[in-house]
Amino acid sequence: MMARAAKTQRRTRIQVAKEEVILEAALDVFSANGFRGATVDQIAEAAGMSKPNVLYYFRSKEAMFTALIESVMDIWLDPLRVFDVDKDPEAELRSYIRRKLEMARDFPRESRLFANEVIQGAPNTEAFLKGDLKDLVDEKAKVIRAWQKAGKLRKVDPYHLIFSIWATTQHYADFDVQVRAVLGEGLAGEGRFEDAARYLETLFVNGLIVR
Amino acid sequence: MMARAAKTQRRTRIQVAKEEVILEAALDVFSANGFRGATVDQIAEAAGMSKPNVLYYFRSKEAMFTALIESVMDIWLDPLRVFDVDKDPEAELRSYIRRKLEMARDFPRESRLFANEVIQGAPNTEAFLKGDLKDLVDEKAKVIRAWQKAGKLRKVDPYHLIFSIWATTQHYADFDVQVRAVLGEGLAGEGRFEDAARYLETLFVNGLIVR
DNA sequence: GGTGTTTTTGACCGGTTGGTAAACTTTACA
DNA sequence: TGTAAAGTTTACCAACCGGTCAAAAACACC
Repeated sequence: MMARAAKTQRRTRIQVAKEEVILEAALDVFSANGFRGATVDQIAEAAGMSKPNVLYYFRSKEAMFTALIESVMDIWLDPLRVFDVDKDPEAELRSYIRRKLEMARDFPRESRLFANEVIQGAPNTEAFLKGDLKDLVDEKAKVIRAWQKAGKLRKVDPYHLIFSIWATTQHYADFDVQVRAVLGEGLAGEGRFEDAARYLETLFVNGLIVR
Repeated sequence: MMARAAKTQRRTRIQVAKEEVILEAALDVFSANGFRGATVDQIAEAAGMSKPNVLYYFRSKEAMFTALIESVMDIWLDPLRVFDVDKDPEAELRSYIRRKLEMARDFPRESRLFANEVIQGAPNTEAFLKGDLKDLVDEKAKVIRAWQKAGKLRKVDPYHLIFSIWATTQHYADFDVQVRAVLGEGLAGEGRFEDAARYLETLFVNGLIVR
């Protein structure tokens, strides 16, 4: 008996597969309704199984949410990690913006899950924000300062610089409904990400790079 | 008997006062937990009265939410209305950024209420987004195009320009917890709004204004 | 102070929700 | 093929939630 998630090792193929199906369904439901708004029944239906079956693989609704948030936090940090002082700031800026926009396009549910969590006070994420995230941002702020010392970048606050890239790129995932509504049926096609990339690169390169 | 909200006119002083107290409490609770996450009991407790008493002034939980969203949408449009083609684009840009940042600082709950709503697909706000909001943005996009024709502004997509100002400024209300966590205890004091204003003005003016 | 109206509340209701118990079915493997 | 473990389901529960009701309390006006 008992193979659940509790047993840290040795997961059968069925476990691995079903857990993935459940998390996929849970991502759908949580990102669209928030933690409180999501029900285990909805997740079960989206996963194509019964509620007790879902709860056989995850102890509780919260366990699903925690598992999702943890995997999202990892993805979230990824693009920032590659920021490199040895490279050219203009190229780095452009590629960071592109990567973040691609993530907004390809993983909007993950972005919204995280946004929901942070807006509601980050009850499950505080440690991550003050820990890993802050550490990485502190580190990258030093990279930015090095570029500024070298005269390659305008002397602006590195933290707010990073915030502004997060904000502008994630906007296209989190506020997608608003973006579509304002652009209208015609312009809201997939081209909007290409337009956004072009605009944001212009804004940030002209706004920050010293030539 | 029966003086409720249904009776469109003639509201007593008590009604006006209590409705305000309730909406104030509801704003607290909704903005922190989303519609689904908020309970009427929580709102009642925050308002210092019993649940049936709250429901005496507002027919339903949804009625409170609708009332709030409507008043927020009005506030939301305000700063954009003043965008004026006759004025200097640099000054207009700076003052729009400042106003939006002041709103993020002074009305963060309103911003989060709206963000919650839009992230979750804007179930109660679609008409507003596709109607009043789109119309106003279309109009202001023309102003931006006029500045561009006059050679005062770099030729970038006006819609994405507006999105980027919304995103960067509202970020300080919606993602406040994250901003504070990353800036750390020392730097996260009220000065962060002043720093943000300085940074964003630099970014947008250098990024967009043709000199 | 009496009386009709407005406001407030405790008790309650039907529906939903997260989670459990226990029995049944399928799978892994000797 | 037998059997023990893993997986699945039906039935169920206690807590919670939005909302109602009727009666009590507070109030306005004479």
